Amino acid sequence: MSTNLSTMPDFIYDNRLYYNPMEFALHFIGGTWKMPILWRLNKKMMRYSELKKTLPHITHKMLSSQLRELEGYGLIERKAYPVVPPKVEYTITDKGRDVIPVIETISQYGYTIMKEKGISIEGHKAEKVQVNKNN
Amino acid sequence: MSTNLSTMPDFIYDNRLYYNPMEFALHFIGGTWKMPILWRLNKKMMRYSELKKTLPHITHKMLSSQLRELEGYGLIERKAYPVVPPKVEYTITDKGRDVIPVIETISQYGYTIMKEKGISIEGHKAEKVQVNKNN
DNA sequence: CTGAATCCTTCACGATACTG
DNA sequence: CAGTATCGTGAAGGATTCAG
Repeated sequence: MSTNLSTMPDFIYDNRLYYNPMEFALHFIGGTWKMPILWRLNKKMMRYSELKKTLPHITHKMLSSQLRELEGYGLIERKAYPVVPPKVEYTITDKGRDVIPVIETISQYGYTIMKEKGISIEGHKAEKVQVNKNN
Repeated sequence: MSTNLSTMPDFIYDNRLYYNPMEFALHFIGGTWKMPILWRLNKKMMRYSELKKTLPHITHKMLSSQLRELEGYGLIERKAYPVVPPKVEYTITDKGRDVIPVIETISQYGYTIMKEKGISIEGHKAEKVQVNKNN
């Protein structure tokens, strides 16, 4: 990449000022929930309730709003079946798949510093691990 | 990596609950300023005022507090010279260099979606570019 | 030149209740 | 089952002032 971040001009998109591409990227995929959602949809199409189940801590409101935003950005697709009770399926799009490398890189770094700080995730037993700060 | 994000247990570090490695990583390098600062210090050691100059929009308070946090995480080092007026130099550490791949990946994705949305950065002339939403 | 402290605004996110 | 609306809270970040 030849563009130099140090001399990067600001730019305005949709009435909001950005200082650099990183900030711009994180506007679309940042926050607590967007990447975890994309990660799951990258594995398979999922229904609303299914997503809710695999994101134990997300609230109803957040899941709903985050899905709506991701759909607006063209990162996921929503297919609603006109049945009762309602059935809605979410899938990742090609544009959505572009963020998978970002997720993988950040996750990997996350694992790195977790190891540094002595946080271990033993297999898949979903225990809550308590770790103290000292590093 | 064999660990499955879908079944990842929560963990607590320094009295704060995290749901996954991504969230953990972004606790240390997230926010508006930490990655831009690390990116600059990766190129060369810089003084406080120098950093301030190349980060046109950061406020005095933010630069100060972000430097202190990064130092606390061991991502940068602070060398103060007992002269008057004060002279302080900041350098990136080996731990700090670990986040460079993250910065590069996110930046690259940022450039990708900027292009998608028709935002062009022509060379290094620091003009403010105005772009409307329609994509 | 470098840095700390105070006050204030904005916004992400959670809790809860209501709907077809 | 899927979704919206309202209200409240905390944290991030900006403006400003004081200081060695």
